[in-house]
Amino acid sequence: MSRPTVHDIAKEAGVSLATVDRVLNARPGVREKTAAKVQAAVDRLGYIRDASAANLARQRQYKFAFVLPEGPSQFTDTLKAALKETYASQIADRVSVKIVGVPTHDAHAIVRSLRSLDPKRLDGVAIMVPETPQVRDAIHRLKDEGLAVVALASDLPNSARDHFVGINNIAAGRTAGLLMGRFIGASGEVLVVTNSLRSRASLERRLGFDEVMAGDFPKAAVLPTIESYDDSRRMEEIVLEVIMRRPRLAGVYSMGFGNRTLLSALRRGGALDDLAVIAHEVTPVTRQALQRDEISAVITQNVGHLVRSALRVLRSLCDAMPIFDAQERIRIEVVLRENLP
Amino acid sequence: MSRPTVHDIAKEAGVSLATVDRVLNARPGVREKTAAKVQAAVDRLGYIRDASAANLARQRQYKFAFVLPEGPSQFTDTLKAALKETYASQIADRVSVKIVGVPTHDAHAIVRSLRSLDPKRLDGVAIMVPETPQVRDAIHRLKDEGLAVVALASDLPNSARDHFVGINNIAAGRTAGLLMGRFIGASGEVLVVTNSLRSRASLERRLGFDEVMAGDFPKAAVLPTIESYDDSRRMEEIVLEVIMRRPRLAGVYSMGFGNRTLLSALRRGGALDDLAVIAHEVTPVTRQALQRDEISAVITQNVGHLVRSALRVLRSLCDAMPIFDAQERIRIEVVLRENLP
DNA sequence: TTAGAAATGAGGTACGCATCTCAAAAACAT
DNA sequence: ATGTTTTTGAGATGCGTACCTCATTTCTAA
Repeated sequence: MSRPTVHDIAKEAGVSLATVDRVLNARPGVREKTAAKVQAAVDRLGYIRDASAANLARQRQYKFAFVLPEGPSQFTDTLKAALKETYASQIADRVSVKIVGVPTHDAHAIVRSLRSLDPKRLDGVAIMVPETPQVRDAIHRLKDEGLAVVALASDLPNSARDHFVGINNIAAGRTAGLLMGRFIGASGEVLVVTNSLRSRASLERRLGFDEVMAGDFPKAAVLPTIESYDDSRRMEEIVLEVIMRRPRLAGVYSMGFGNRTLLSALRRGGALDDLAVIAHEVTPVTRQALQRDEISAVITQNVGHLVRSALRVLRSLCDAMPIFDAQERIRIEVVLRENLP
Repeated sequence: MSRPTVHDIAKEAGVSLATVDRVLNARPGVREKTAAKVQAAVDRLGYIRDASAANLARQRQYKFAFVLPEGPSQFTDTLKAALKETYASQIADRVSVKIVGVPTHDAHAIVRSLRSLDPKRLDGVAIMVPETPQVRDAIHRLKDEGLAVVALASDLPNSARDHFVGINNIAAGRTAGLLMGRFIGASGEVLVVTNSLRSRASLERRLGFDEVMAGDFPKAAVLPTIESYDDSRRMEEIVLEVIMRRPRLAGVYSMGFGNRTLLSALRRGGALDDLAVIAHEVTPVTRQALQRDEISAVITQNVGHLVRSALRVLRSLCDAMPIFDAQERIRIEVVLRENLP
């Protein structure tokens, strides 16, 4: 026999279809004893609800919004691309996604965008913004209105968000640290650069990086973090100065964006051949640098997984279904010249 | 307006539902001009087939068999586990999978198993066995009977298989080589061990490994491959001897299975602290060794992806649908202590 | 011009489930 | 026993698509 249907369950349990339906969909008005009979029949026949048929009949439309930083970030670009790609696939079945762009550095505009979301026209939101008290408030309001809220890529741990979808940045930093230590032969100086340590991701990566460098490679010295604040001139100057002044410099760890500037500064400093450079995220820039042996390794997360996981989690939250953490754990990927995807 | 349906397409194109259906499902008996009208309407309205409804109506049951080596291999175990897990998920919607175990080293039994598959009760097969002329013949027969055939994990390039699902083992070997060179500081001797170089995977990995070691790290010396032939005593003896005789030994690359034996030999030889060990596949043994810093890195492929990709490809083949190579490319993952999944 | 072939239309049924209504039965309280 | 409430049954309808039949129209070739 092929897969049992609700009809088979009804027959097996000796009740009507309506009762089976009431039990399966947790509708009221069924005695406990009857519900148990139905449940027993379900177990006995190994009934599994046909998701296709259920979705079809239910006519459910999940309406989600993705709040993403706008502006020329390659990470966000690939994320949007992944979102659009997923949109056409099975996983995005019966979901509609609206992308809301917010200016990266304008805290007020971010909050305004979050406020402008209409909870009545939405079932859930995925948010990728820096955490501020105002953002926390806005998220609280969204939750109060009954929306599902997940933090994407960058966690908002002190907010009311239901879930975080992204990598553990401390572990990502630790991975970078381990690779760095091994690549530089456990000694020498390591420069760490980022846009800004105010971002949680950078802070956590630095933390994990330092843990491993201090614990496993005590002979190596990690220099204080250079923050570029999106100012490429500034970045270039400082990097060149470090190259000049630090003959023992053995590695560079780039925790955030701005790899193009970093690389051009290193190139100009003529230091690329001897340095172990580790960066984050596979983008056109880092990809090319890997191929040219200018970057030794890139730590990355699979953006496609990120998006699909966010959608799955949002749906589960909307349906009050359990979330399979094992499936939703985003891997920290290590990409070298030879395993570029 | 919500998602357009076939009815909307019919109205928009000014044709009947039957014609729309004929076009959408590539049934014969439609003039090119009419088909173009329908296609235009599809494009204009952005029609996307409702997968739920289609699956429901189609009532298609894909019957697949997975031919896998049996016996105590941790790789096969995790693969089977992934298969069962996937089986309960959406991707395995409307597919039934039979697992056929074959003895790893008995070429005759393998062919017998392949012959025993009933093509009438099957739509496709995923095969993970070593390539022999008899296997090629058996696959040819399966193809003649109209089955979809994919090679799983280990390719059968000279057979009639439709597709290969797995990693590029040359690239995997190259990745291992790059890591090894960086870890050992570009000089020293490197031992390479495997079960048997008769397996295509081992050969290809060795090839890639040597390419990179020779090209990027000319000062390092790669020793000839040790084949254990599943004989752990033999493996242990040889490894111990190498450790004794080769004071410049800096790294060990394990291309296949038998990591447990290798590790215990290395442990006994007291050489683990100074060696860079690179192995393949995340298993309980390699996982523990990573955590203990006995293995520096593991090259692996995500078995879950492998299984899901195989299922998707088999389905596409059955429906004569195109295969999205980009999606089906299995990544070569690098796993260190800090990014263990 | 006409027979024959090809293309198209109209409509039905089925898939498995969700959801609703209304009637009937059972359980309960008085 | 009666009336009231709760539980259950029977049935209908629809979701969007696949697939089938048969009648009708349009095209093609002689």
